[in-house]
Amino acid sequence: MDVLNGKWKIAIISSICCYGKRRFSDILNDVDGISNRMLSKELKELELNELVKRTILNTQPITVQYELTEHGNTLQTTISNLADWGVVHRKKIVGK
Amino acid sequence: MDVLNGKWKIAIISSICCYGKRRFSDILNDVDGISNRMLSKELKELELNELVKRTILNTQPITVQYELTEHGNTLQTTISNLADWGVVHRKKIVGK
DNA sequence: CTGAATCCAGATGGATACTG
DNA sequence: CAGTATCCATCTGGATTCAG
Repeated sequence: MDVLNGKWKIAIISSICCYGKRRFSDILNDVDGISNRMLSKELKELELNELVKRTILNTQPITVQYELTEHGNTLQTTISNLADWGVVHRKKIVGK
Repeated sequence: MDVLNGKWKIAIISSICCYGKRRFSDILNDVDGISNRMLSKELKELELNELVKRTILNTQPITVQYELTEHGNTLQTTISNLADWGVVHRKKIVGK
């Protein structure tokens, strides 16, 4: 069950969870290199997996807010572990 | 730094770490659906990242043994967390 | 602003056959 | 047994454009 496949899922989640609530274009800025096509697609998948909640705000122009669900928060620990490991790993492999 | 990309990395690591040492064809059996082509390729990547150690045994016919490196073992905790989370997740999403 | 649609190149991965 | 090579279908994801 790899819910975190796709090139950007982890970065997206990190961006959202770091700020609590985040608008579409904010995430687009946070995550370097992502296209709106991908952001849209992956957000939709995260929504399907109930990791992310989507709220439409009736502003003008319209904005959409994303935040982690409770369930999404349970991932945070695991993801940060993975991220930490990645940092150590990089040091070990690259810096030798 | 997604070292765990590819469709099978996690399953392969699980197989190896579960048994300690594992031969090529054993892993081929453990991991359901994988082809020798993929197994070979992903093992090579894991080896490059120093997660897995490869030892050629001078038996007849020749066999090759794979085991996790120390560094590979540091992943075990994180992976099993991820796996646990996956199980819970599946229950939550599928079984509602 | 949000996000869906189209187009398209390159990566991924399965089946199979072959070598040492 | 372990691994490589080839062929080929499918998937991924970037660029761009369009719509509400």
